[in-house]
Amino acid sequence: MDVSASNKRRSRILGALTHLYIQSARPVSSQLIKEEYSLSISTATIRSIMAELEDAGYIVQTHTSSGRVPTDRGYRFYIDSLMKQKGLSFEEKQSIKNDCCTASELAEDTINKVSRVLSEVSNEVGINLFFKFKEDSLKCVELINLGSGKVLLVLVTESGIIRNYLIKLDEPVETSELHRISNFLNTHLQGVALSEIKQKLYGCLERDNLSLLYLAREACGIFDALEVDNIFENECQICQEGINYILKKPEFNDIDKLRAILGVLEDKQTIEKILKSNLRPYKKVMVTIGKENKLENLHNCSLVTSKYKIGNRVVGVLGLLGPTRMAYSKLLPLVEYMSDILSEALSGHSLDGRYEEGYDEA
Amino acid sequence: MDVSASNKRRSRILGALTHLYIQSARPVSSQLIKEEYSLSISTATIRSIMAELEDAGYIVQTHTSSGRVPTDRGYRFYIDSLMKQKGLSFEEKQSIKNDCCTASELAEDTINKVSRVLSEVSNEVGINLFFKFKEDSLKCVELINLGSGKVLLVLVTESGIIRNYLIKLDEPVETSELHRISNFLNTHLQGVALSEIKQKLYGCLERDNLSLLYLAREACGIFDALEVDNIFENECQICQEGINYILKKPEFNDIDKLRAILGVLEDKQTIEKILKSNLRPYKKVMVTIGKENKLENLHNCSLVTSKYKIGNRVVGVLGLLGPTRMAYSKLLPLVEYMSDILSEALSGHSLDGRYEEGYDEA
DNA sequence: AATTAGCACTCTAACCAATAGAGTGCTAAT
DNA sequence: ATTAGCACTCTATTGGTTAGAGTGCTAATT
Repeated sequence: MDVSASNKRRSRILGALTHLYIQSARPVSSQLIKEEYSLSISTATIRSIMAELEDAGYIVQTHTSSGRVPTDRGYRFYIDSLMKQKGLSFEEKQSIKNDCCTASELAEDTINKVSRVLSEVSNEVGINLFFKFKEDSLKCVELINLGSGKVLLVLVTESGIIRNYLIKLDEPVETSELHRISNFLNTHLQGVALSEIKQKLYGCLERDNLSLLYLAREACGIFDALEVDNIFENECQICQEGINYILKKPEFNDIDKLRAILGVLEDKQTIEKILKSNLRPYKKVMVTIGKENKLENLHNCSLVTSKYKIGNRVVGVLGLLGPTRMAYSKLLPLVEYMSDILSEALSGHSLDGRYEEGYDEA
Repeated sequence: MDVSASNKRRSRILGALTHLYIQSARPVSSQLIKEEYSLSISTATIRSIMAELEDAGYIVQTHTSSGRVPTDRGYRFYIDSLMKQKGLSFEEKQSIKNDCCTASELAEDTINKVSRVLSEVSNEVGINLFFKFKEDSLKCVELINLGSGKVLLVLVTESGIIRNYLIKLDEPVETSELHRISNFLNTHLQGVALSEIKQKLYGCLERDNLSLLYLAREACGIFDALEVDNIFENECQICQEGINYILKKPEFNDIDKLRAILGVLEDKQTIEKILKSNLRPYKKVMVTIGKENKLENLHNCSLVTSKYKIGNRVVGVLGLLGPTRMAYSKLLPLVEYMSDILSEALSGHSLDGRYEEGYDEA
């Protein structure tokens, strides 16, 4: 829609209509637009504009003589060109931040907490995909002897993600032996990217002096057993909160539509896929409307996502999933803010303290 | 219902009716009972027996001239006195066990996996409450120096539950210092019940020789900061799997009933409460039918639970939540079997190896 | 005394018709 | 270009009708 003089009024009508429909969930009539927006033009004029908008594919009628409802295309134009984002007030931000910061210090818990708060504040379903180890590097490793050949490998990354692995050996080991291996691993692997640990380790095996050779072998064996590359490439955490909000939306009174969306939400793999596809593009905040979603089950839904980071590495996406009739003007800024909160919090968790300043209020 | 000669036939009719209703989800007519069970009595006789059963409160009509449906009381009698449990075949058991054992070695993951398998096999919603630290005792403790005054406390229990806590100190500490504290803690606390750690620690503080006093102080500080008793009393893990199965049940075509149950499932606290109340009673497997549930939102639902153990300590309950019309005869043995699997698996995880024998197929 | 055949009765579910009301599109006048 | 006015369309609700499923009751049968 180009923005000529006469199109300005069309835009105004489309904006009003979209806004009213988002509020009321019912087809919008020319009458209602006139009343709510105190327009000085008549309903007949509004109707003829609506007819134009319909021809252009921005709105449709649910039946021949009904009011109009925005199409996906209508929402798209509304979001990209018409809508004014309604940012959060200082108080709201403060309150959200407080709610989020009651979480423990562990990254995993923070992720969960932020997802829940996002869902509660928005009254939509909150979803979140976090790549725990994406491009992270090793901070330190510790081997703890549990007896009977069982060893606990504790692994801490630079970003403060902690992971435990239980290793079963064929024979019991000496604690002192484990300490030596720990030391060896820490000396050689500190700061190494997780994806390169194995390579580096094999490097040591060739290069280093003989007295440590057996240690390196042990270590390689341990990391081999963990299939380290694979885990670090793929391990992610998925949250999904607020199904109850969906139940209250009038669009999901239709049980088939309800089944469609709940079917998606029940399947973590699908959620992972969807969010993953929003991880790559250069844009931080993304909106996918109705049929823009590849998944047919989401053709009645919209997705608003925003990426978050640790330091300057994108490590996840969070967002909201709901009916296409979504309060975009509020929710876009909200989702973005929540991703910022999470970036802050996670970077704050960073154990090297780089991003520590300014989080005293926690 | 006493089991006199004439009541035997009443029982048979009630059993048949219940079974048929569970299968078909539709009110059962005298005709259907006669056909399906090839009874030699006439439909008129069956009807008069049904009238008696209705007087006694075991079945009801949905309307004046409809077939009958079991009441909660009817189900109760069916389960307690009529139904024959249909145990799993050897192949089914084997297949389930295989599915469950693909989980990692960590207890938390096993809990999740078993819940998911239970839900998939039953086509009902699986729920699970696991008290991680119930009456557990300490296996070992390790303090890992992360620099900048940050210390990672890794805590391993006798049952193999592993927990990480991040501690922030005001000032950096020496690694050697942490090792001394670790050693001190391990020496004094190994095998001590988690709930008694604090007490024991304060004991040491008074009794021990002066040279270690400052260590004990440090340790107390650390455990104080963790509010150890509280965490260990209450920390539990809740799973909930299979909402999609509920969507397919005809009883939940009624959107209000659907909302009622989904509302419950969305709220982890409520699930915790419900399952917790099934943790105490002496019975292992429990069935709660319809209005027997305290929660009004579950008045159309039944809950089948079974407790599981680590060694001989009850540590959790798992079960199924679905419509009162549930395939009890299959699901009771299934739920019990899954709790046994979980007990086995968790006891297998037990790091002292007491229950290790016989799990080679994992 | 228990069982059963037969039949009247009741309720549901599906279908149709009628109506009020909301909202439109079109046309002719401004 | 705008608008008043009006005919038209579609929905949603109501009431009526009918077929069918299933019962309860009664009188006959074993």
